[in-house]
Amino acid sequence: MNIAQAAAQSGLTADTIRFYEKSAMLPKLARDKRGWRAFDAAAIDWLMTLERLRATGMPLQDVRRFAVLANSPGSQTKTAAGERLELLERHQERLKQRRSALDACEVFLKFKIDIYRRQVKS
Amino acid sequence: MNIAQAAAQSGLTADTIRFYEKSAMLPKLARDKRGWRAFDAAAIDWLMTLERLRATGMPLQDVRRFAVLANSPGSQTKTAAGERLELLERHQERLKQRRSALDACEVFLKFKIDIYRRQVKS
DNA sequence: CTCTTGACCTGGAGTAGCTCCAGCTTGCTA
DNA sequence: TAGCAAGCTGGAGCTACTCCAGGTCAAGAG
Repeated sequence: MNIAQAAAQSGLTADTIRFYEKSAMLPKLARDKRGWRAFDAAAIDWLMTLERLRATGMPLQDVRRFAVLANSPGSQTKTAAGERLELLERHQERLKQRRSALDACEVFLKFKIDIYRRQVKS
Repeated sequence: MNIAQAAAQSGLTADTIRFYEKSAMLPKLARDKRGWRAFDAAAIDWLMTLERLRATGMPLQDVRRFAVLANSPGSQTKTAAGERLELLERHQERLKQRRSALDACEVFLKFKIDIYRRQVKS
């Protein structure tokens, strides 16, 4: 699978994927005879994980740490699992805050949109 | 009210408020005898609006346009109200997408956290 | 009445996280 | 065997802040 397909599958752009590779957030990617990146199912899965974490605001630094923990020897030890757990729990907290920001904004928007609709119609 | 209090009230930082002023996103602020920015209730209210829009991902460009429409003569005309309505409706759509990104990530996190918890405990 | 303090000021450099682009390579098709 | 499409790299550019140095000034301490 080439980078365009990987992008389509993961929801990231090709540029972002290249940037993530440079930033040590992807496991070593295979290359085909042309020198193009070759993505297998596991790579796509990982990209989708990154997309979910980033789309919901996990800082790159944390994502990178998570990546290093997941793609290194010793990733199966309890300490590694413990640290990954911590990163994800911290992110869960972030989601909670984001959700309440969305809620607050939604109330605000409904209120304002109602006002403007009336102004436009009258 | 000084900038520190305005920051505390709005949830923005003093630096961000100064940056927003430079970027033409605030109505003209009064200054006290020392040359410090003086925030009245309306200014605080406006900052809170900006915070809500930005925290939920409205691009600065849109926020700026919204600000210009709100703080110019002619802000009460139907065309101005129509354009503001459009900006807010577009943002409402953005919220919807953000919410589903949060939902998807939450499912993912619950799943992964469960796995890691078991690994750490065993 | 001077001195110190602390909160603010400005202009500008630095950072995060992409995004775009120029110029190059390569397998495939005609 | 020439042309095209899709990818490659290194590097510049962009958005939205964030941090900092060096300066001003009202007010309280002494």
